[in-house]
Amino acid sequence: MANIRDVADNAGVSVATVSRTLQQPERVSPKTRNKVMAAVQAVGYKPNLMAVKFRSGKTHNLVVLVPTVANVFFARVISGMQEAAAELGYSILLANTLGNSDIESHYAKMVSTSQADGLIQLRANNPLDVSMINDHGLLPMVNACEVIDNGQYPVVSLDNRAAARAMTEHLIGKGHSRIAMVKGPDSSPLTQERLAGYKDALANANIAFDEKLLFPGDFTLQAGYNAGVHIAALHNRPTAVFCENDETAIGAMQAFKQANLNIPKDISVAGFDDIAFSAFVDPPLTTIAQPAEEFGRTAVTLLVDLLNGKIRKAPKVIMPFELIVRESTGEASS
Amino acid sequence: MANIRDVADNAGVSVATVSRTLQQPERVSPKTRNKVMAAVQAVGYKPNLMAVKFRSGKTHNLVVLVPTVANVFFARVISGMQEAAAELGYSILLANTLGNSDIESHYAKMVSTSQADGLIQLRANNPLDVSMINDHGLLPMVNACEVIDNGQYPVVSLDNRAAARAMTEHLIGKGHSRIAMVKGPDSSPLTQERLAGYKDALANANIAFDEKLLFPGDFTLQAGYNAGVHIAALHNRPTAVFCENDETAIGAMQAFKQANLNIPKDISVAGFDDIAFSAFVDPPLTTIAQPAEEFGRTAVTLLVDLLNGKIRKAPKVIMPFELIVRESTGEASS
DNA sequence: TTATAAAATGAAAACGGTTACATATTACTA
DNA sequence: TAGTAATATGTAACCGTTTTCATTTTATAA
Repeated sequence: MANIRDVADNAGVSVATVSRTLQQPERVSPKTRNKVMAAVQAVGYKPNLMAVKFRSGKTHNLVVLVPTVANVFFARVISGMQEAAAELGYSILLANTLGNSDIESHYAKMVSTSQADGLIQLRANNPLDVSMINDHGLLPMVNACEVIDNGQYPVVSLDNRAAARAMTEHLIGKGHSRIAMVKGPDSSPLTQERLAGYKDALANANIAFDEKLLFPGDFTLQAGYNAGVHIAALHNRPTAVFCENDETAIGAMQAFKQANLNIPKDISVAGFDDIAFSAFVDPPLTTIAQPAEEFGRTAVTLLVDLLNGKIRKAPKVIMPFELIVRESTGEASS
Repeated sequence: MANIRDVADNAGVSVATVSRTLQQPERVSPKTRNKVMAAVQAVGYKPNLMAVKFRSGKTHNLVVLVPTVANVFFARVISGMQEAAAELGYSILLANTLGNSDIESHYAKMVSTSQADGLIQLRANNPLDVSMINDHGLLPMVNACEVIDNGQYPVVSLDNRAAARAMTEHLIGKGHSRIAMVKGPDSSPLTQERLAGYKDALANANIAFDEKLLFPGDFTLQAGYNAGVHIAALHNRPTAVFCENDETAIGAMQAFKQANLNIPKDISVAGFDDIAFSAFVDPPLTTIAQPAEEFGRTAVTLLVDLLNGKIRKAPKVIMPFELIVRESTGEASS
């Protein structure tokens, strides 16, 4: 593989000139520039980017920690990230952590071992131990979506509380008062916020909160199905179910159908995320849409600003949401 | 950030000894080993892996090109890859290409620019131009899933033809003779193979192939829905539809329901891939299961073998499939 | 035309490791 | 105990760039 010295020899200039031609063309005379470019072609030169990144100390790599890329919402966020990163000259190193802390720390360490400049995590828990802390006492990191907001790191998130409140109010507006909620994992701050929004709406409408209408979940189809089976069998069955994400809602719908409940006549079902499948289930799912791609774009932009020292205090960006009313929610039956 | 020289000073040894302690501990006396390890702790040393990889010429990174990580099947493949890579001491750099050839070549170039050792592509088209060809005239690459099999590169794939044939025979066995097929993009070899398998089964059962029963698609929910709308309105409606993937099948099911067709009484629907949603749609979808994680594991293993020169001729690994019969397919009505 | 400033280029020192080779130490054998 | 082999360590070159600093060339002004 040809290296920069081969180019220099071929062009009859010094390696420094070659480097400059490639990095800051304006600092080199047009004549030599042409010579060098021709030499690059002639010898088939590809800079060894490992050497470049090593020498310059800037990798222009960003590690993104995702619990699971299979989650359609995350996939959209990642698309947005990749777009923004490309524009800014960065590469995204995507880590599908599967919640495995070994994988997490393996990829997170890429920052402390100079393989990447910064880190974005699309999850709540901080996977980084103290030994990875950088010079400033903080890692160049941005939290997106699920957030532990200790004010240390920039975050980009949704107002989950307001969104959950909006959905709950939509259901209350349809005459529902016994509204079940299928939660996400209790450890997720996201779940806490959505639960709070749900309670806000109930309180505002003078509906007593009933602990028994809360069902555990973990954002999977199966968890939704399990909750649905429980709910369908309930003595005093709720007339609506608000699931903390669409997968859960779709799982629950399946259980209701198997119990011969009509949606939304017998029971209304609402989700959260507006994944592609939601418009194609029967009936189409009422849900909350998040600007997923914009999430990603914003997270990358924030991180790059952070790396360039353009950010003083850790900012918090709140993205807007949208209530998408489809046919899975209707007037309360009883 | 402390470097290897700081460690050497702190331990009172040479940098070579530090390097050896870290790379080949057995080549260093236990006494110095302890000294060095203590010094590493003391100064908080993290090797600059960019320097290591640059110097050693081995990055231990593998680039994986995926059309879209949002595809649930791909997501499973990726999980398998990550597992195998971790075991073998490699990192996966995941590139969500979205079919964008700029993104593709951006990440593919990581190999020719010494940022990664090898490449796995989960798609058909070869995104690499000649300028990226390496010393041996070939790139260290493995093709997985969708494959242009020109014998140059190792491939790991499914016997799509046999699988499609098996599914079609399942439908024929239920008494269907007018079986529609919703295809993937014609450019995909995968589509060609599945179509061939479908034809094989028809021919074997002496059913005439009818071009009019072929519908275009692109593996999306929307495409399936569109095809479904067409099929439902057909004068001489087929009694079964075989979709080339599950998303398409689920989209088609939605269209059939809106046309008040009962599945499977009025029309049977079959998919391909066995994504998680397939078990949770109404009715649960008959489909072909692929060992997705195993795909990924195998692809990584092959690539690492290739990198280590353990492979002479490009091998072709065919993974087994499984026909999953659920409730979306039944006896032919008419 | 000459003095001076500006622009272009080159020489060589980093960057942080690995590793071939030389040297010093230890262990073994006779 | 001397001689030799094996083991442990150090010295310094090297990987392919970037970048500082010195030097040369070109442009500008007087």
